[in-house]
This record gives sequence, structure tokens and C-alpha cells, in this order.
Amino acid sequence: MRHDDLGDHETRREQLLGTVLKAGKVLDLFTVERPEWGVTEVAASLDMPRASAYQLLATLTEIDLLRRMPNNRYRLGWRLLSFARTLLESTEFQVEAVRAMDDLAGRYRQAVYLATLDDDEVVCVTNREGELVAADTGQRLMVHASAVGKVLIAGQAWPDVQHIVERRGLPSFTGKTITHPDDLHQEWQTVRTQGYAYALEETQPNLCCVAAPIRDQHGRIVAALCVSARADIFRRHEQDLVQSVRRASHTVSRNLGYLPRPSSPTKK
Amino acid sequence: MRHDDLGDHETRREQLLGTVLKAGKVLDLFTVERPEWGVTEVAASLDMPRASAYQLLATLTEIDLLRRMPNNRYRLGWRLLSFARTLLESTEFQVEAVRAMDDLAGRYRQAVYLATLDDDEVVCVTNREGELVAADTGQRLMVHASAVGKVLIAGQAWPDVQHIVERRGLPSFTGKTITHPDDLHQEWQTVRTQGYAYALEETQPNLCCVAAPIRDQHGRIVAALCVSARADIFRRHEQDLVQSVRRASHTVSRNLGYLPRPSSPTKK
DNA sequence: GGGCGAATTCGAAATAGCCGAACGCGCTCG
DNA sequence: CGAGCGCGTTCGGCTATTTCGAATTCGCCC
Repeated sequence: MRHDDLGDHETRREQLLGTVLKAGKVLDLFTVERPEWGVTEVAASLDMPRASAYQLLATLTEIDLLRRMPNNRYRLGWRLLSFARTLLESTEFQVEAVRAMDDLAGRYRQAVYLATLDDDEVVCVTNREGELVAADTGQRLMVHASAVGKVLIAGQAWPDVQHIVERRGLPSFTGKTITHPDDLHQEWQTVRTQGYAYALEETQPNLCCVAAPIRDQHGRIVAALCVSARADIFRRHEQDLVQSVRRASHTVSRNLGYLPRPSSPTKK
Repeated sequence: MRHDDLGDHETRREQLLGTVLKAGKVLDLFTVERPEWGVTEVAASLDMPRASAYQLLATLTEIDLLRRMPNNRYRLGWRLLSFARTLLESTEFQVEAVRAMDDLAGRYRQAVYLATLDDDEVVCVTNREGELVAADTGQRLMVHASAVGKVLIAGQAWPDVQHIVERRGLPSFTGKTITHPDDLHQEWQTVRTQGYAYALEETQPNLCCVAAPIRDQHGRIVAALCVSARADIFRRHEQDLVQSVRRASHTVSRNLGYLPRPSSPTKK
């Protein structure tokens, strides 16, 4: 057995299950661009014998994370939709936020979405379409280039935010995206104090967003609620939108058991 | 190490990866009713040592199928939402069907949904809400008690349908649900010849549906499109609804490359 | 501060995964 | 029409990996 070029490094590995990690690698292969894979292709991509790739694919199919097509190739399995549903239904903040989102979307006919922090990025949890779609469920955004991202990092300590930036960088999406760490720090402080965040054409040109935090009973920011609109419409109704999002997020937070102003508490 | 009551049966199991199968079992635990699990609970539920449960949870967390909460307990991971999105976006029939669904939903203001067959049941792939919601994305329905189910099994050979019935039975949801295999066979034939299916208060009381098949370029039924409405509304517009769903499903099928009447072809 | 109950770490025993090689099948091309 | 390729699948022995009891640490409540 050689592992000439395979990088084991000097790492004394953690006690994770190698087989399951490999299964994860296999799942990673399935993307929108390349949604269908055969045994040989997987083996080549992951640099493993065909027999091993076969076992992984067969087993993942058995547990319904993949499915086999008539041509003996594999795709993501329908069970993933059921998992997503279970996840959403069991996430308290999303269940609570749905009403508020329907309300907001109905009132302004603009896109509304709910997002949370997953690792180093923002995931869109639920969305309501408006004139334009800002983010679909499951879509990922970067923390520095979205209103929800700014709200969510405002709930983290600055050193943690720095680590995210180190790992992911600050790529620019439009001419207005924040690309300098100092600017992000400035923004982080602003959002912390004012309690909501803008993203003015920083994600996509012509798209403006406001987002406000949703907190749980411990006061932790668990999600962010956002309204998006075309730049001209946004500017026309800015005050309205800001107020509505903040109001909505407060309502949701309160329903989650958050008691505002835990500052200066008569502790004990 | 006893396996006294554990059913190994006589099966000489396939060469599946036991570790990954166990990971699947772990994922199965996470439900809406019980969305959060600790190491000890998982170990008890799956009858394994705590150390083993720990490794599984840790590894599943590493590949983002689970996430760790601050209280050291685990929940389904946000990555599942991203997988669901990838799955949907890479499913040709759903991408094609979206327009048709928006159109239908907008025209009648009634619930519309798209479903496909997964194993022995029907999964809702995409939905548009109407006055009432018939099925959410990821929700599962039984083949005998839904319009989409009937359409989908009409694409299968009868013996295969029988196997599904044997495995899953014909539980009743309302007084009108089909509960006898002979009745299902009758319905199966009707749907095959007429090309669409009803479910008249067979899933939920007061809910009526019509569904029509979506076929791929090989003529295989890959999905079913359905419109649902309250019983009274449904009856009032029945002809309209039936025609619209059929038309919509034909359009989608054609966009997928299905050429109607592949029968009596002047082959070559 | 002592003492549960929980998660986490350790390490030897042995099970289960790994993978080279052989097989079978459906195409395509000669 | 048959040889040859490329693919998925099966086999089986070597050994790396997983397994799991026991020891350790962590966090919380009394």
C-alpha cells in the first residue's frame, strides 16, 4: 500500500469515521452543473478504485441520499427533500417567521427572505418571492456582501468574524461590495449599534436589502429577516421597509421568548 | 456480543458499507417530533455504545449533514437545504414545470404541486400555495390516496404496483380512500386509458385534486402535476381544471422532448 | 465543593473496509 | 456478425479501521 502523493501530512487524525467522510466527499460531487455521476467517474474524481466508488454509491443509495437512474448512473435522492422539510419544520425560528414573512411579502410585493449562519456563510432558509428573487432556499451568500450576513456576524465576536474573513476572503460582486477588512469592521460596529443592516447593491447590481436580527430566548441572534427591492423602489420606501422589517423581526423574536433590553438587568 | 433478537434473517447481505448504513440510521432519527438528539440518546435508540454514537455524530457533523448546538446536542445541518436546492435545480422536469405551475396557480388561485415517485411513495417536489395547501415540498403521500400517486403508478406495470401495495398496504385517510386492491386496479386501468387521475376527498376531507402525467423523451412518466381545490370550487370548475392541468403537463412533457403518439411509428 | 450525568478520549482486539483482479454485459466499429 | 472496448459488478484475502469497555473530563445542580 503506498500513499506516495496522498497527503496524510503529519496529522494525527481525529477519530472520525473515514468511510463516512468519504461518503461526504461523494455527496459533494453532485452539483447543478454535474448532477449525475457514474461509478468510474466518481472513482476517477476521488482517486479511488472503481470497486470502492461502487460500494459508496450503492450504500448511499441504500440510505436514500442518492438514487440510481435507469442508465446505472446516480443522482441526489428525493429523501433530501424530506430532510429539508423536517429541518425547516423543526426550526422554531422559521416556523415563527413564516407568518411575518407572508405578511411582509403581501404588503410590499417585494422579495423577503430568512437566513441563518452556517459555518462561514449565510444560508437562505425560507423565501417569499417578490418582483425579483433575492435568494432561494438553500442558497448561500457571503457574510460581507449581504444584509443578512452583516446582521448575523453582528451577533459574533469580532475575532470570530476575522477568522471567517481569513478563510473566505472578501470577493467583490458589484462595485459597491465591501472589500476591505477595515470597512467591514466599521460596518460591523454600525450594525451592532443600530440593530439592522443594509446591503445597497452590494450583492447584485440594482438590488437593495435591509435585514434585522431574530433572537432566541437567550438573546442570541439565530437568524436574520430581510426585505429586498429594486434600487429605485427601495429608496422610495426606505423608511417604511426598515421599520417593517425591524418590527417583524422583533415580533418573531418575542414569540421565541426573547425579552428585549436584557441590558442593565436586576440580575438575580 | 449477542445478536439474539436482532433479525439478520438468512440474508447474505450485499457488500454495503456498514458504517455508512449506520450513519443513515442516525439520520433517520431526526424527525419533526424529535429534532434534537444527544450522544447518549442516539446510543440508546440504536443500541450501540456511547463511544460509537459519538463518532457517528461527530463525523456526520463534519460533513455537514448534522450540526452541533451549543448544548452539545445535534440537529439536521443546513447543508441539507443546499442539497435540496441542488436536487431541484438539476431536475429537468421541475425546472420546466415551474413556469407552468406559476401559470396555473396564478390563474385559479388554487394549490398546485408537482410530485414524483420515490421508492414506494410519492414525494412532493414543488408546490404553489393556493387557498389551501395540499402538499409541501418534501412531503410524502401514498400512491393509492392521491391524484399524483394514481398518475405515477399508471406508469408502472401492475405487478410492480401490487408489490407496493403489499409492502405499504392501503390505509384509509377519509371515508372515500380506496382501500381494496381490486378498486385500485380498476382505477389504475381508468387512469391509464384516460390519461389523468382524480382524488376526490380521498386524501383529506373536502380536498379534490386532478393530476396529469409529465413524460420524458422516452415516454416514461417521470412526474405528475396536480391542481387541488376545495370540493365545492373543484366541482364548479372541474372541466376547466382538468383541461388546464392536462394542457400544462403536455406542454412540460413536450419541452422535455416527449413526442406524443409514439405508437404506430413509421420507425425509420 | 462534592457528586451526578453527560460528552469525550484512549487503546487493544478483531471486524469490516479496501482494492486488484476477474467477470458480464451492452455498445460500437470493423 | 463477432471482436473489442468501456462500463458496472462481484470476489476474496490482507490489513487498516472501526469498535466498544473503561477511564477521563466537563458542566451543572444541590
